[in-house]
Amino acid sequence: MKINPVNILKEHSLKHTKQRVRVLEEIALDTVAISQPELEKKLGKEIDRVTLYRILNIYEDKGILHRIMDMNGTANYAICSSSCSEEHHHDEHVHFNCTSCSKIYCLDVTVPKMVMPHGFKAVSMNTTAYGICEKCNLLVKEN
Amino acid sequence: MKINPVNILKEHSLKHTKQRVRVLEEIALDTVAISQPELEKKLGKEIDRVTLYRILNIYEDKGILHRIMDMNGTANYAICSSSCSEEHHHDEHVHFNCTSCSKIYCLDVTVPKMVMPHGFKAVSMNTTAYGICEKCNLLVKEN
DNA sequence: CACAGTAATGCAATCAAATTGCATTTTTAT
DNA sequence: ATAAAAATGCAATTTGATTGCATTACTGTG
Ligand SMILES: [Mn+2]
Ligand SMILES: [Mn+2]
Ligand SMILES: [Zn+2]
Ligand SMILES: [Zn+2]
Repeated sequence: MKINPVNILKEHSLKHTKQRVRVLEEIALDTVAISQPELEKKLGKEIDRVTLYRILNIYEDKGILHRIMDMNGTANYAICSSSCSEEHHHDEHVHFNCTSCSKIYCLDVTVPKMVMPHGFKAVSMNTTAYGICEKCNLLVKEN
Repeated sequence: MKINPVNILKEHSLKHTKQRVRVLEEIALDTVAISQPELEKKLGKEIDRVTLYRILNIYEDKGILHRIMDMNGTANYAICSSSCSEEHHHDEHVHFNCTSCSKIYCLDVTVPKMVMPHGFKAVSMNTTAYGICEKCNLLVKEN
C-alpha cells in the first residue's frame, strides 16, 4: 500500500508543511517501525528536534502513526492501518522486537481474545514478542 | 505467599543491606506493580535515588523483580514468581494497565501461544491489556 | 569479636531526553 | 496580495538516568 503524505495531511485537516511531509516519507520508507532516536539521526538538521516531537505527537493523536514502546522505554513509530482514527487506534496485531537488531516489526498476527478477570474491562491490547527476527536468523546461518 | 526479603537476598547471594531490604518490603506491600517514581516518592530520602536505581537493576538481573514498561516508558516493578532466574524471566502472564488509576496488575492469565511468521523465533512474550480495573469500575458504579 | 578486604552507598557532576516560552516564519483563506 | 492563525526553530528549563569517587557498611576469617 502506497503512502501519500500530502493526502494523509489533507484527510486529517493538518497543515501541509515540508517538515510534516518529510517525517511521513521517512517513516513510510520501511515497513518496520522506526525509533525516535533513529528518526532524529536520519532527519539530522533538516528538522528541529522539538518540531519532530510535536509532529510525532500530533500524528499519534490523529491516528496516523502508532507508537510502540520497546523494553528500554524508547518510542518507535509505524504507520497505522487505515482503520485507525483520532478516537481509537486499531493496533491489535502482534509486534516483534528483535533482541539482536532491536527492530520492531508489525506482524500480520492478530492478538487472540483473552478472558479478563471479573471486574476488569479491557478496551485494547498490546502484545510484543521478543526474539530473533528473520534477517538476523539468516545472518547467523550464513556464518 | 509471604515475602521474606532477607531470605531472597540470601538465595541470590546478595549482601544484606537495609536499603535492599527496604526496597523489597515496599514492593511486596501491594500485589500491583509499583512505578519507579512512586517508589522514589515513598522511599523519600531513606534511600538515595542512585542507590534505588542500582538496587532495582540488580533485582531485575537476578530475576527477583520483573520490570513492566507502561505506555509512557515508565518502569514498573513487581515481585517475580519463584520460577524466575538470572537466566530467564518467566513473566508469561498478562498485565493489565488501568487507564484511569494507571496501576499495573499482574493477572493470573497466561498468554496464549501465537504462531510467528516464518523465520521469526520468539523466546518471550509481553502482553498488556489497557482498560479500567476492578477498583475503578466499582468507583464509577457508586457515583 | 576484632580486623581486613570487598562491596554498597551517597553525593556531586555529567549526560540525555523531553518540555516550555517566545520570536520568527510559513501556511491558508479571503 | 494580505491578514490571521498555526507551525517552526532556538534558547532555556525541567526531568530522568548514569558515572566517578570518597566514605560507609557488610562478611568471612582468624
Ligand atoms: Mn503496529
Ligand atoms: Mn507481572
Ligand atoms: Zn533482527
Ligand atoms: Zn484503576
